[in-house]
Amino acid sequence: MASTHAAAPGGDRRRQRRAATKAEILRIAAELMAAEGAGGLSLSAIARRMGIQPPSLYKYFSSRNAVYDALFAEGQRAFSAALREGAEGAPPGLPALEAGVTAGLRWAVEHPPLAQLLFWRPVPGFTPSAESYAPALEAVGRIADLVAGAVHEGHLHPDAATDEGRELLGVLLAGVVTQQLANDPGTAFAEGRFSRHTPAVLRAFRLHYPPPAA
Amino acid sequence: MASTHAAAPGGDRRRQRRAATKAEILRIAAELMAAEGAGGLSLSAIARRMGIQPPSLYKYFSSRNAVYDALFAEGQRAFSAALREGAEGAPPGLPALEAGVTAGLRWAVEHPPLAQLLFWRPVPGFTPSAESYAPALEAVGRIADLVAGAVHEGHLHPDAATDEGRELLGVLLAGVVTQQLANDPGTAFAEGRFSRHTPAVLRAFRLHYPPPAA
DNA sequence: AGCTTTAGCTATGGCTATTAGCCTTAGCTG
DNA sequence: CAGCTAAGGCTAATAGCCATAGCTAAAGCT
Repeated sequence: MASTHAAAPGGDRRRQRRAATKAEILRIAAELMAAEGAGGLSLSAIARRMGIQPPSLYKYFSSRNAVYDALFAEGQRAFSAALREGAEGAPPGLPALEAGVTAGLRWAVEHPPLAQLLFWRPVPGFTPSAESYAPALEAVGRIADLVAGAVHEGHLHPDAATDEGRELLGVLLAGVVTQQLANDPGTAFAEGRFSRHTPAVLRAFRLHYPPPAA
Repeated sequence: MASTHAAAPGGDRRRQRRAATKAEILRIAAELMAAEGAGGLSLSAIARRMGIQPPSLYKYFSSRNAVYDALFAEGQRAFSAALREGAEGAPPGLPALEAGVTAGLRWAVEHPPLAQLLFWRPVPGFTPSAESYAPALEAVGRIADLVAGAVHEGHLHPDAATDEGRELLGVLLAGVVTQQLANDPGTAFAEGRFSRHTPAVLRAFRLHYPPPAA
């Protein structure tokens, strides 16, 4: 038994419990957003679900926007992870780019409330904090790296690795997510009226930046 | 003088005044949305601006969502008109398609709050009514016609006029609007970090559906 | 065992949308 | 032109929201 508390310097039990509660709040928040839309999050509703009074939530998050901020950060991390994991399983170059991007899109379609938070500006008073935005830059950098990799492998024209190329790819990704979430929500990635065209979208990008004549 | 009321059967003056007030409400609503984001519309704020009490607004709109609905309808009509007017000035076929689409995108970027209402789902409890949605279908049909025209002129592969082609084009348009409004708002269409790539986006679509070898 | 911190509570304030009901007057109609 | 109708404003009130202040009990660290 003594072994169970071996690695804890100060305030371990409390810290753990606190982290668990925060996680529960975010989990419920995401559920409510799924039902009401990203902008429809209500602290009162979260509290009701948890069986506590609304002001008690302020022990964990300093405001409603702080909850949004935490969700934004979580979403960015998950999106970035999806990109990475998708790309890892594929050969370097274009396959890695396409696998990563596809995995990212799949994640977005499967997590509508978080994706709305990342891709849209659905909450009036809320803009992500600098810390929460950091993973967003990481995701952007990751995509840039994948594009650069495809160019390096000779799979895409070098222009793909310019601002134009990266921004164009961003437009394509945002387009798939936006159309799918706004006009055909609740459908799985593979069947989604828009997300199912992900391969066609990638093909368009490829055709726009064909590899230099070998 | 008699001529001024000639063509009015019943309640003309009142009807006119009422219409003007409704229009003023919508105009102010759009202004407020521009400042706060589409989801941040407040009837109280509208009333304050007009110098009346909030409940008085209910004489003109039955609810906050009814205001959104009217704005949605107005936006769809304006977007559809932009498409039409853009296409009219260009030769039929691909030029008309690209001119129409470009004009539509320009309109969207220049009218952020209405565009958000059309392309995203930024308001929790609101879904457009059937009547307000009708012009949306008209806009979709208009784009479909333009695509069909370009195919008919031999400027695009017939596959462009399939569901995939139309949906792909929708993805591209939504992508430009989404990225521009979410990540570089307030910049003009020509300079927008994403909207300036509209020609590249259209080129990608063209390359994806090259005309049959003549 | 004692003390500190945590995590809950209630009460309160100020905002919101919405409903009900009143009242004045603009302006239509006989 | 006189009278009536209804349009368009108002106040009051309900129910919900976020947020702050301050209290209390117990959890758990030392």
